[in-house]
Amino acid sequence: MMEHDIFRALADPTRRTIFEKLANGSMNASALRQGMDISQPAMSQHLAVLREARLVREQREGRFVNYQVDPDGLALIAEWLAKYRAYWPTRIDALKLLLKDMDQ
Amino acid sequence: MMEHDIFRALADPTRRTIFEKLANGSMNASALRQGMDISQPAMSQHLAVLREARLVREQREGRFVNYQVDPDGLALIAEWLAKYRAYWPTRIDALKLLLKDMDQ
DNA sequence: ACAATACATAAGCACAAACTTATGTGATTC
DNA sequence: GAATCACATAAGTTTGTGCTTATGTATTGT
Repeated sequence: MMEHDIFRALADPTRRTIFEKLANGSMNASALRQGMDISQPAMSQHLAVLREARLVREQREGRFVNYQVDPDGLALIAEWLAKYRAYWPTRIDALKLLLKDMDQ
Repeated sequence: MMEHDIFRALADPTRRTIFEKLANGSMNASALRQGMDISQPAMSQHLAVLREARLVREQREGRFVNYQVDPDGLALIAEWLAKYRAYWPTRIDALKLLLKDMDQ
């Protein structure tokens, strides 16, 4: 399932780090490895998992492959979260953050 | 880490089902097992993981333990999601859902 | 055409996670 | 107070996940 792929992908701390890096700007696989102490195949495998979860998109550019955040994955998380909106109001601070960000 | 516990907890389909059940009304562990083909210890272990992730709260009631959704966990997901708001606008439908739910 | 670069894929191993059976604990009932 | 019920915990087994080394596949440069 789609939803399953997303949560499974984000369950790994290394993949969350990769995703966060890409959120700060698109990069190719080699650039992502900088300062991460991770092998080339491991990075490639992580990116494949993130791709399958639609959290990340690839774009061939010559012999490089540029990676960027795929909004589809995030939207699916937002949808999942929306299902439980009934339980949100009790924690106001985080919700204010969300509302503030969306009102613009 | 806190964030890690949450994503790890939600990575398991059985735990997501349990969480979803609890979102439709608090229940004790035995009631949760109904129609789930899961052993008593397995259920207990899943609930422990959800508890550690602050996705679920327990409340002793005699010899029963009533479980309910803990908003804290959801709030943490919302905070995580908010960090990537820059990538939301491209998928409008899901955002409209969120906004509609929150405007009331 | 050949070498080098950037990345993907395959196969195997090590560890973690989810299950099992067995047993423990606390509360209720008789 | 003994039995029962609801649940937690322990220990062991199996399955899954992430790594490694090795190799494959495009693309570029000479």
